[in-house]
Amino acid sequence: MARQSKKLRHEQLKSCMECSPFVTDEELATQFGVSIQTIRLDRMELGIPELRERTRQVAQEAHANPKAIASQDMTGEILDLELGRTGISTLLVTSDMVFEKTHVARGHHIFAQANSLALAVMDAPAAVTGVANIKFKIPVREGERLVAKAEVVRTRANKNFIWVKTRSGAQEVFRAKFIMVSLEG
Amino acid sequence: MARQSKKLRHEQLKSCMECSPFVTDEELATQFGVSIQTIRLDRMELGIPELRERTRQVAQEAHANPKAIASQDMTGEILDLELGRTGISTLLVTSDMVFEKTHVARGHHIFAQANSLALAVMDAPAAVTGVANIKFKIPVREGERLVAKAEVVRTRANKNFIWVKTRSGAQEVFRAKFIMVSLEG
DNA sequence: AATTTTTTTAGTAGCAGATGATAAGAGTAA
DNA sequence: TTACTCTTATCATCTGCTACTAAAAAAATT
Repeated sequence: MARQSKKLRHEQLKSCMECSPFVTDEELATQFGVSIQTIRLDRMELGIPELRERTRQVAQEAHANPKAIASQDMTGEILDLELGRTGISTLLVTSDMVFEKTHVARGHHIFAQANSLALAVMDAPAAVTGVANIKFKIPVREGERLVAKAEVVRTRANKNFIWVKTRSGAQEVFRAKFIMVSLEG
Repeated sequence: MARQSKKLRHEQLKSCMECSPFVTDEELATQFGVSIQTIRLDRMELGIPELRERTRQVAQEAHANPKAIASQDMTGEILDLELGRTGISTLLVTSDMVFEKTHVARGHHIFAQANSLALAVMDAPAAVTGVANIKFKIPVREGERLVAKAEVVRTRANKNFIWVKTRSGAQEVFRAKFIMVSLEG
């Protein structure tokens, strides 16, 4: 009985921490009908830090990247890069990138990954996107990991023609043709 | 001397709290070259809560609306909308939308405004972007207010052909042609 | 049933980062 | 000098813990 109820309590404790991390040991104790010491032991076993530390972590994180995705210069993570030639980046589609109703990814995130990869590939200190032809082939959903491949197909004066193809698994979900213009001095 | 330096300290204290709220009274004391008690008095006078309370507030807020701006289904603010025909939205280019180095707006924000307006204009419960042809005509900078106008130019089966033109003042900075596909049932 | 093991409870000492109150110096201005 | 503001010092107290020891209670094993 105790064993089962302990496991159960641990499960509940973990999920409880995720949704409402601002609870004292005392409150948890009364909530679960056990003593404070038991809660402390549980936290030890599960590696859950104390209330103040939990709060601090949430606050720190929120403070570190106040606008989440929006404020980074790069969307996605670059895996491979050959300046002026090719590049590969990945992006995990998280819950904040999808429409609430349909759980389909908002197009601009996929665009952002491709566009920022194209920018990274360009061998120029500063650049802007001039023209893009893009095609969303298949709707992308939460949890999918997107892999974008960029390839510079032509370079002319300060213009770069770049192709980006984005896959989710084996499926091609998106492709884009960019003309990027480098800004010099 | 004391009076001036007190006012000054109060000013600095307030601005200090805004940018880095995770500082103890002790750290503040050494930083300002005064005693802890003075810092406490200052906080009292200025109505600044203690470290733990400050941290809690930041965490609470972050927890209440987890992804703020990034998770909204709409980018920009709709001023006018005629379903299935036209729509207008505005977007103020803020510091978190621009590249750190150049202060030029990242393309996907402009795209996002246009794309979400195009979605809004469509007279369909759910839709995805199929194809887009887009052109960034002039780089946009921080502080500019963008006005996007969308127009449905053709409707065929479950496809909508939508033009979006974005201006900053009198200048056209961006235009896009979208083919949106409505998802039914 | 007796024994071993696991789980839970209790209690003490101590810490960080405060509050609140009270008293005492320091600086300046009339 | 006196009056005044500003600053510092000191002490008791609080919350929500950690770290540790000890023991009671429950469950599992023999």
